[in-house]
Amino acid sequence: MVDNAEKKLLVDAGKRIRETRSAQGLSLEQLARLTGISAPALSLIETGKRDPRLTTLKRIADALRVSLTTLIANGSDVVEPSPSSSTGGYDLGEYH
Amino acid sequence: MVDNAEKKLLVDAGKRIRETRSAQGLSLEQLARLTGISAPALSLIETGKRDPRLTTLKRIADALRVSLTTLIANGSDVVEPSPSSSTGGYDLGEYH
DNA sequence: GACAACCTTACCGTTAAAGATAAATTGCCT
DNA sequence: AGGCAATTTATCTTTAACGGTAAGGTTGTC
Repeated sequence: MVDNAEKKLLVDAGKRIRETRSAQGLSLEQLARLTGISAPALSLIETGKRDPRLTTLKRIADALRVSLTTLIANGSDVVEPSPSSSTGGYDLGEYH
Repeated sequence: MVDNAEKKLLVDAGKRIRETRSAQGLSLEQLARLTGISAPALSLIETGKRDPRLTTLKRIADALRVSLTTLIANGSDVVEPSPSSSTGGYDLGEYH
């Protein structure tokens, strides 16, 4: 399943999710309730052992109140800046 | 399958993929060869009828030589404020 | 009309994601 | 040490992604 580059993508995305979650003091159980995704499934995603679907990532991003791109952006990306919101860092609740 | 917001996410991502692909003059068959994803599967993804995995999106992004975030960054990354608390966080301090 | 190049849809088989549950594990306390 | 919360891992079931193939549906051009 999945080659090395893809593995790294999953591991990186998982790390970002975990960082975001723990920065908010949420447990897997709590995030599970917020997302409707089971805690074991979240654990697998955060440890890069599962290849989540797009809508699964979206539910996580929404629950953590970060953008989907925040969770999957790999440094090498120049995202065209959707104007007015740089998303350059942790967004602490500035929405327009 | 999938609620409305998620459906929109899939449709939007599909549109972006299709726009990018056709802007490069690629057919579904050609993109299928580049990505290793079958043309029928790509068709379903581009029309928002399938919920692709993260690594699937990555393969498409790579083949089209755009960033993953380009394909999924849209208006959907801003979640409504839901101003439930002054700290802006969930307060779930006391859970057992 | 017939043909061609796309794209879409439908079916089937394999594989994996995701829910549920339980068990094992780690870590963090007093 | 023990207990407790959090996380990981394992097993099972259901559902869906994905590839393959084949069949339909455009939209053209000759």
